[in-house]
Amino acid sequence: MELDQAKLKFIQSWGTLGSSWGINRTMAQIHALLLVSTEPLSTEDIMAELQISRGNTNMNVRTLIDWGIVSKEFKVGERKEFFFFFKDIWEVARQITRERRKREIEPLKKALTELKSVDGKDKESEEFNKLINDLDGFTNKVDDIFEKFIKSDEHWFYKTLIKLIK
Amino acid sequence: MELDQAKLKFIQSWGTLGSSWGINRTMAQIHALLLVSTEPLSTEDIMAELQISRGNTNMNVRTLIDWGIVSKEFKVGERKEFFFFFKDIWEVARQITRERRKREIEPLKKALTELKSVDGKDKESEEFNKLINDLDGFTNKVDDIFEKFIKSDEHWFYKTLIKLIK
DNA sequence: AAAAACTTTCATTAATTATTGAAAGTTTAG
DNA sequence: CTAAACTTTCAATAATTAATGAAAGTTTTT
Repeated sequence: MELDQAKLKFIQSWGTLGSSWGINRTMAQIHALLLVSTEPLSTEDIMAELQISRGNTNMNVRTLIDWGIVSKEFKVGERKEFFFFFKDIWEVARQITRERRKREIEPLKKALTELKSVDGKDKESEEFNKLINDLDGFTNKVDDIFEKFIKSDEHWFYKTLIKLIK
Repeated sequence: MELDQAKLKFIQSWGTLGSSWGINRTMAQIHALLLVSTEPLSTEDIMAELQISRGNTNMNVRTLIDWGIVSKEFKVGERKEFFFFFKDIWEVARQITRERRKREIEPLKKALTELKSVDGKDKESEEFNKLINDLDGFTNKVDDIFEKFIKSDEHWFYKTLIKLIK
């Protein structure tokens, strides 16, 4: 396959996948574009490559920066900002995990905490309490894994994985 | 907090969370309703409780059944189907993982495989190949974990978690 | 201080996704 | 066989979410 063709296809696929990951298509495409670009890109570059508006580009790039997986850079003699993506895939995975944890796990923990200890000694209340407790325990375990991963360095995680998988 | 109030709040929260998990709100609410209900519910019950249409109820219940986390049951003397949720939270987590893997990981693996080995010996092609390779390796590792988890019994996973966390 | 070179915002519009409900399809009972 | 009791489908509509682009806001240069 040709390089340019492959790049396009990658951007395309990543965008589609983004949707099923609950990330909007454009954001995922910008992300992919930066991933496959050797050089940092300007807003204009991104607009041109992906055929999207300035506002859209700006918003999504900002979000990627907020997520901590894209950075800006200034070139000497130019006023524009240029954007690039960290190429260390493990670092990126950690950042994404951090974001997903924030969006997915934290609100759940919060909700469960509020729902703990329904008073009432009848059977039904107890069943409900058990359910909430189970969920809470489970959630905390998953959360612990995520936290470990976020705080890990690649080395640690890699070793643990090996242990896990074999 | 009162039991009924707590149940409502739980359904509410679960629904909201569903969205950020890429699961539609109604589906998550039905799911939550079945979770907190002691008795199996009929389509009519669900419609009444959540104030949603028959078609909507039917579609989402079917999806939950397809996901393997809700089952139907028949009551003697009644023609209606009744639905209930497995209360074993680990089993449910496994099922959900299985679904998310199908939706999130498999298409990614497929896309990466197609993109492997761009020919061309120049620097840029090589960089691209490295990127795809890194992503592929990472994806496979994550996928392995998921698979292990799906195939695991609670006991195995619990032990591994303990190992991981401490 | 004003113009130039950018970046950001936001009301409007477009695209996508979810919901409804009536009609069609199925299954069971008499 | 056919009426009754349900379940499923699907075209129409509503609700939600994303994208546009012109206008407003910033920062830098002269």
